[in-house]
Amino acid sequence: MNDHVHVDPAALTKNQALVFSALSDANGPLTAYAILDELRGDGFKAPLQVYRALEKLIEGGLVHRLESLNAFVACRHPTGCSHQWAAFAICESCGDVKEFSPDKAMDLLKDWAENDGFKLAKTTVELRGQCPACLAT
Amino acid sequence: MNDHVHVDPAALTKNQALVFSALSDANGPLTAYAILDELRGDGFKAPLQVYRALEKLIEGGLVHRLESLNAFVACRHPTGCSHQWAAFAICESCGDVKEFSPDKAMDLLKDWAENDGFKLAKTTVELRGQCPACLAT
DNA sequence: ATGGACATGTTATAGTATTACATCACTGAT
DNA sequence: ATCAGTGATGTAATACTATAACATGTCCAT
Ligand SMILES: [Zn+2]
Ligand SMILES: [Zn+2]
Ligand SMILES: [Zn+2]
Ligand SMILES: [Zn+2]
Repeated sequence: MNDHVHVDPAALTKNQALVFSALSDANGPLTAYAILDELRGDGFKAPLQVYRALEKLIEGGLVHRLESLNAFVACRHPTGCSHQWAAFAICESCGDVKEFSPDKAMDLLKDWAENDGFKLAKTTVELRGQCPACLAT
Repeated sequence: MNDHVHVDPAALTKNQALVFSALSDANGPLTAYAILDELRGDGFKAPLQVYRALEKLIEGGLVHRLESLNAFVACRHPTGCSHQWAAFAICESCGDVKEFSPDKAMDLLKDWAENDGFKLAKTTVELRGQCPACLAT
């Protein structure tokens, strides 16, 4: 079920480590070009350097892509979580993103797929709305 | 709960009707630029004509945006479905897209949001994998 | 040392979406 | 009839996101 293996961060290549570090330092999602700008001081010059690193980081379960933002975020989960079943709540006011694992809802989606004969590889679940902090203001 | 109101297709403007017709005639999702190419014979010349029409059609609940494809699809549901809670199964082999309404799973996501104090406006739920037809080959 | 696998560098290009500004059509009030 | 307000449209330019193509480098196993 969990066929994404968490990669030992120590095993990352130089570019992968730089991109992961940029995402980890950010307090929210970054676009690929924002990452590029962060890393120009480290010698990055072309978007492909970022996209190639992101591809590996996503494969390794260290980073998620947020489809509805065209942006990327470092996984905050402990090693071993099931990345292809993660979900995100995205605040449309402040941009804050919270990752969570709606296991029950995912099980129901898996059930739907099974009943339909659809071989499920991964899901994209992104909630849009307003976070508690923004609602409180 | 259902704050998206289905628009009377007869009330569409000329451009909106053309875009909706292009999407309805297609047997799957189309990108904005694919729609533009479809409609050049009808006088369309710029992407903005497509994007503006899509915006209204999505507001009216006649069209869905598929975030993980950067593409758009006509809603096949009967009038009155809850568009902000629709889900899609996308075949990565043939590109087929099936819309469905996983009400139970959505209820669980709504519950999660409520417990977290997150004011949920809409969800993006997109399943990726292989459809029954492609699995059969 | 040689070949293979993989990471990287660099340039160019493709694909997606929005900004800015001008114009037009309709409606309602004067 | 004129005018103002609203919303739709036309057009050009630009911004943003992602990949193709090809050259080079690095490391390890043979
Ligand atoms: Zn995660
Ligand atoms: Zn917020
Ligand atoms: Zn629908
Ligand atoms: Zn298929």
